[in-house]
Amino acid sequence: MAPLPSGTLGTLDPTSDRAVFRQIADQIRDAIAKGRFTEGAKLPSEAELVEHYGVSRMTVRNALGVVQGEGLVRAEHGKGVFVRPRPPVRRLASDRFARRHREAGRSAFTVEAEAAGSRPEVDSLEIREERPSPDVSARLDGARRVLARRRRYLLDGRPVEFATSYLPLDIAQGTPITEPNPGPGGIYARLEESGHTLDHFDEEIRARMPSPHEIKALELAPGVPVIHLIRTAFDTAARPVEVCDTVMAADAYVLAYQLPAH
Amino acid sequence: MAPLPSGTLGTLDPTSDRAVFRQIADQIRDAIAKGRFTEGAKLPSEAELVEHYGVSRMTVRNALGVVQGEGLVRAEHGKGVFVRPRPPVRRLASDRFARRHREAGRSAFTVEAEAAGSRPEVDSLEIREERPSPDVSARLDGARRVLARRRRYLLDGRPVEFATSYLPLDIAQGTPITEPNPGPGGIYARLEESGHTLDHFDEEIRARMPSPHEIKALELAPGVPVIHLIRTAFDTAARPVEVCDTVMAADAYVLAYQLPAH
DNA sequence: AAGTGGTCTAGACCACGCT
DNA sequence: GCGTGGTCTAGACCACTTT
Repeated sequence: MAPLPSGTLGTLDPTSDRAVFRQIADQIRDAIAKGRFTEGAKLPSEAELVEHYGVSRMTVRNALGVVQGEGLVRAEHGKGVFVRPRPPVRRLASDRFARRHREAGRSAFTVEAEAAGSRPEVDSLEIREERPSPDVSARLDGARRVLARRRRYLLDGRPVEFATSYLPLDIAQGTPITEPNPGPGGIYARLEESGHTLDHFDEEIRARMPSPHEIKALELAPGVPVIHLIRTAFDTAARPVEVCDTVMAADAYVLAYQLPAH
Repeated sequence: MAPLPSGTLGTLDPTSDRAVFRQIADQIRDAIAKGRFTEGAKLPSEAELVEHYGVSRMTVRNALGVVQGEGLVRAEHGKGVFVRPRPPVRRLASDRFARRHREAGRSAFTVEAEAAGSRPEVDSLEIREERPSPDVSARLDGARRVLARRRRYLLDGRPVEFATSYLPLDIAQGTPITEPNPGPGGIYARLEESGHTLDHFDEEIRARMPSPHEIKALELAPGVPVIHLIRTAFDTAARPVEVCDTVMAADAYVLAYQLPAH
């Protein structure tokens, strides 16, 4: 086996208190940060690292597990370990729900993604009546029956977000909101047509590691957190008319907000 | 060694395609979700799990590594593996920079934390002049010299956030902003006194896994992401007068915003 | 001293991807 | 077929915590 190109990775310090697998992880992290391995580049194989450092394979795998958990590299079975490319980022602007952005027949997601040069897709996963969870019910002034609209958003074939909208049944019933395609301007346009002129939205943002289900649905790599956003829409009568629960792949999003200073 | 209390953990399915360590991780996750292990409770020791499942210790450790990486449990050397308690959460409201909240002599962080029944502390880490990074410079209209104020915030002794404010040197120089304690109402009050009445703030939010340095500074447990917030303050002349770069322990924060619907 | 997790070794067999 | 990573075993020694 050929030795590694000199200089890409260093040697171990046997006098250090730091565990060997952490030293190796440090060196891999450092080499990526310094650009000695570029985006998409293949790291030395486990066997090469075993030879280079003179340690057992489990120690090398332990080190790779660390940098993989940090989201720096991705292992591909049978191929190798590769430096993770940074995916394209979707920016959510603070005026994204402004009325002027409701274009005829096309969702905000579609318009914005195409403007950014991406190929958007939306899966309508499910539309049905439900009893809301206590949290959703509380946000909807104690509603006991809601319409739930579940959907998933993809950019260039990659799932980036899934969302569930909950609407009080008395508001949604008998409107196009119960249809998979609610028509031009989306459900917010339909809410305003049925007399619920929108006043403002409250958004709550959390970040955490994904559940196994979320990892699967968003095809998340190890080391990628999710952003959990809960939005409540209020009409001009201060009634909450929709709760939207959204889980986003954190590496695909930047959220932008504007706050008044008054 | 006594057998485990029956029913807390199940048995392996040898016909399953799912790897043994993943099956074990699934059962531990499930047991926590179902409340069979409550917050702070000690999981069975590695040796007990080895006996219960009839697998090697490395397989058990692999499984524990999975749930540890998800932030569900924390290992304490010499003591055991424990279900992680949920830390108290700090809620950042959308009106947190309103002028009326600038209390005499006390920072917004201090006021709010005490109201929530926590014990707040602020470390002033460093105040100095710097050449800004290209990103900070761009946000400050190309400023070439800035004052950097670095500080760290703790709640009940736990570090939850560290932040660096950058201000154009021509604005900060000769004001109390260069002092560790800038006085009542903080640097925003001082900016307004020196003629830069604040108009609005832009905030950008990202979430990602922490760097080793961030893990250390925030004493983060495995499986806890960080929220990275970059705020730019604008005065009424539309000049950017401050950039604040903040890294928060994601398990300690909920961010709240209000968006207009107009 | 006994029990716990932390690290490491030296193997083994398997599944996947490429040539 | 061969090289890759994925899983698993059966040990070993160490450091930390409690008794």
